[in-house]
Amino acid sequence: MRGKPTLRDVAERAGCSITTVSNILQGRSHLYREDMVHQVMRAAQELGYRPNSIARSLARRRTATIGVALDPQHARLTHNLYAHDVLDGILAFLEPRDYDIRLITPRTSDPAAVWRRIDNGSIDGVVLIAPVMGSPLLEWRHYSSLPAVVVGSTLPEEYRLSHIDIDNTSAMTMLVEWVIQQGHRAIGYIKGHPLHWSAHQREQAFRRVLERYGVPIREEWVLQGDYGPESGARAAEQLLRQSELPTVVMAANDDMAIGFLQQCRTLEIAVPDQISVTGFDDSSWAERMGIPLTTIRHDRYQVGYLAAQQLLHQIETGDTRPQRVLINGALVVRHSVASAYALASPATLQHAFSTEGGSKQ
Amino acid sequence: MRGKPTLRDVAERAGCSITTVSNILQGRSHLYREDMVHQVMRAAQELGYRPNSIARSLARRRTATIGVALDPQHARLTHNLYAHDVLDGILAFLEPRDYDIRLITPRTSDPAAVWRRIDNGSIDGVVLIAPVMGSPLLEWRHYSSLPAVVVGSTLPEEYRLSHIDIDNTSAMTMLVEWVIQQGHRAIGYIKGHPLHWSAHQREQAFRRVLERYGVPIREEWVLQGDYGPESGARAAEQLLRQSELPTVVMAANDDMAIGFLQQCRTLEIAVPDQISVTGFDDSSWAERMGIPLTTIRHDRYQVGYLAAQQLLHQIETGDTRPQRVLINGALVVRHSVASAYALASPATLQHAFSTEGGSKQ
DNA sequence: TCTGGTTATGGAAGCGTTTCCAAGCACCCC
DNA sequence: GGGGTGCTTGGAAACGCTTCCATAACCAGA
Repeated sequence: MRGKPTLRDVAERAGCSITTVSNILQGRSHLYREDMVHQVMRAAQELGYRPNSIARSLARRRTATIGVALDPQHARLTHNLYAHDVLDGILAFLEPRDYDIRLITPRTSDPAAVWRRIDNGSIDGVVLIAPVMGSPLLEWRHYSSLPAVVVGSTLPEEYRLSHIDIDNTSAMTMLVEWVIQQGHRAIGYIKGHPLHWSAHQREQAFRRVLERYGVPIREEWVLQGDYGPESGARAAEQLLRQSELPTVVMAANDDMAIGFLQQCRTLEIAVPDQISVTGFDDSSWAERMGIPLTTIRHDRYQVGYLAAQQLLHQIETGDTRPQRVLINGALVVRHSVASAYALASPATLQHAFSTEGGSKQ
Repeated sequence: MRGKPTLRDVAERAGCSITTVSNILQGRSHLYREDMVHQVMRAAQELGYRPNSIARSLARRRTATIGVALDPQHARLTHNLYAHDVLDGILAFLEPRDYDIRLITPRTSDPAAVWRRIDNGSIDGVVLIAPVMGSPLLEWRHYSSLPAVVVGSTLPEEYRLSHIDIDNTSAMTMLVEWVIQQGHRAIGYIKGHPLHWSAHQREQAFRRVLERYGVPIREEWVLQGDYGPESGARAAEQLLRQSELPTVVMAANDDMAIGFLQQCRTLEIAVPDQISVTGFDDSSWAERMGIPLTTIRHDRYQVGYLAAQQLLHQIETGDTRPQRVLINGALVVRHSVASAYALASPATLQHAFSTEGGSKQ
C-alpha cells in the first residue's frame, strides 16, 4: 500500500471484499455479522482510512457540493458585504448536511465560458448571487440544466429561475410612507446602480408612493448613484448646492447614504437638523457610523439560508420549477430623520405640499 | 445518449476512439491529421460536450482545486474582513490558472473530524486562514500530508508550516517609534485576542520599543481586548475614568481603535485634542469613519496572492519544506494622533517622563 | 431428501476520464 | 523484399468508489 489507504487496503487487512467494507463504512452494518463489522471498523481505523470523495462523487453521480457564483461584474469579495452575509446563511444550512461549497468567481462575461466553469460536473447545484441585468449567469437555461437559485435579484418572471430576495417594493413603500408620515413633502432620492433590478424596484416604489400621496417628484432632486459610497458623496455635492433643497434625501442603499452623510459632514450640514437622510439595507457599516441611520433591515443571512434550503430541495427532488420567495424588510428608525412637523402641521399629511427647507429647526 | 454527453458520445459521433477525442480536446492535436481534429472538434461542439471534472480529477489524481479553511473559532465570514481580502488575493492568483476554490468552514474543534473534511481527496492543497493557538487546523502534520500554507498567523518555527503574514513585530515597532517621536511618553495599549499570535507579537513589540526608549510602561494603561470593536469601547470605559491618563492609546487593531473612538465620542472626549489613538491593519472600516485613524497598512490581498502562489508551487513541485514570508506594513499617518510637543520639549525624548494629559491643546 | 427462505458475503460492471503502449500503415533505403 | 522510421490511431488498464445481483451456507418444513 503506497499513498493513502483505499477501500482495497482496508478490505485486505480485514480479510473481506471491498463491497463489504464499503457497505459497512456507509452504515449498512446490519447486513453483516457483528464480528465482521468490528474487524472492518478496526482495519479502517488502524489504517486511518478516509473515503476519497472524488471517487465517491463519480460513482454516486452526486458531489455533495454546491457552487456559489458571483456576478462577473462584482467578482471581488472585498466590500461585497452582501455576499458574505448570504454565504454565512448558506454555510449554516449546508454544514450540518455535509455539503461543501465551491466558490465561483468568473472574470469573463462570455456566458459559454462562465457556464463551462460552473456546470462541469463538480457541483450539484448553484446559488447565483445578485446577477445584474445582462449577466451571463442568467443565461442558465441555454447552457445548463443544473438546479439553480438566484439571490439578491428579484427577476422578472420570464427568466424562469427560482429566486429569493428581500421584497424591495414593499420595503421601500413602507420606508417612504414613514418618511411622509414624518411630515416630509420635499423628498430627494439617490438611485442605485442602473444594472440592478433592485435599483429599479426601489425607485419605482419610491415614485409610486409619492404619487399616491400626491407629493410632487422634483427630478432635480432625483440623482443617479451606483450603490457605492462615493456616488452618495457625489450626489450630496450636486444636490446641496441647489438653491432649493429637499427636507429629506432617501438613498437606495446604506452605502450611498453613508457617502452622503460624509459629504454633509465635510460641508458642515447637520443631519438631521438641516437635512434628513434614509438608507436601505441596514449594512453593518451604518451601525458603526457616528450618525445612526434610519433604514430598512433585511435578513441577508436568512436569504442565504433559504436559498440553500430551496436548492437542496431542487437537487433532492429534481423539482426545478421556479419558486419565488420574497422576504419582508423591517423599518429601523434611528436618528437620521427629523420630523418635519416642526413646520408642517399634521393636517397637511393627505394633501401634501412641498415645504422645502421646512425641517430646519 | 441520455444525460450529458461524454467522451464516448463525442467519439461515436466523430467516428473515432475516445483516446483520440481526449487527446485532441486536451490540445494534443499535433498528433492527428487535420481532418480528424476538425471532425472531433465539430462533434464536441455540436453535442455541447463539456469534460466532467470529477472523472478527470480521479484519473489525473489532481483536482485543480484548493481549499480555503477558516478557523473553527472564526468560521463566520460576516465581519471577517481579513478573510475577504485574503480570499480576493487567492482568487486573483488562481483564476487565470484555472484553479477553483473550496470553502471549508469547520464548526467542530475535533482535529480528526476537521481534517476528514479537509483532506478527503477533493483538493490539492489548502490555505489555512488565521489559525489561533490550539486550532485543529494546526494539527496538520498528524492528519494530512496535503500541501498547506498558513496566512494571518506568524507561527513559531516548530509548527513546520509554511506561512505568509504581515511582519507584526517590525510594523508595530515602527508605529510605536513614530508615536514616541511625536513626543508621547504616556502611552496606553489595548491588547488583541489572547489566542492570536499576532496579539502577542504586537504587544511584545510595543513593550520592547518602550523599554528601548526608556519610556515606562504603566500596566494600568495596558488593557485586554479581543480585536472586536466592543472590547475597544470597554477599554475606553476602563481607561478614561482613571485619574491619570495616557496621552495616546495604541490599539492592537483598527476595530478596537474604532470602538475606542466611538466611546470617546460618547464621552465627549476630543480625539486627538484630548487623547490620541492609533490602530493597526488599516481596515476599510477606518477609512469610512469620521476620524481618520493613524494606523499600519498591510496588503492583505497581497498576502492571499502570495499564499496561493506558494501553495501552487508546493503542489507542482512537491517541495513542501516550510517557507516563511513576512510582508512589511506601512505607516499611515492620518489625524488621530496629536503631537505631544505642545507641552513636552523635544529634549525630553531620550529621558522620557510621563506627562499625563499633556497633549491637550 | 428436496424445496424454499433467510442471512452473510463477494463478483463485477459501472462512473468518465487519462495515459501507457501497441498496432497498423506507408514509405524509403540498402 | 526485409527491416527500419515516422505518422496516426486505438486498446485497455487504471483512478477509488457504489451498487446490482449472484452465490453460498444454513436451517425449517414438507
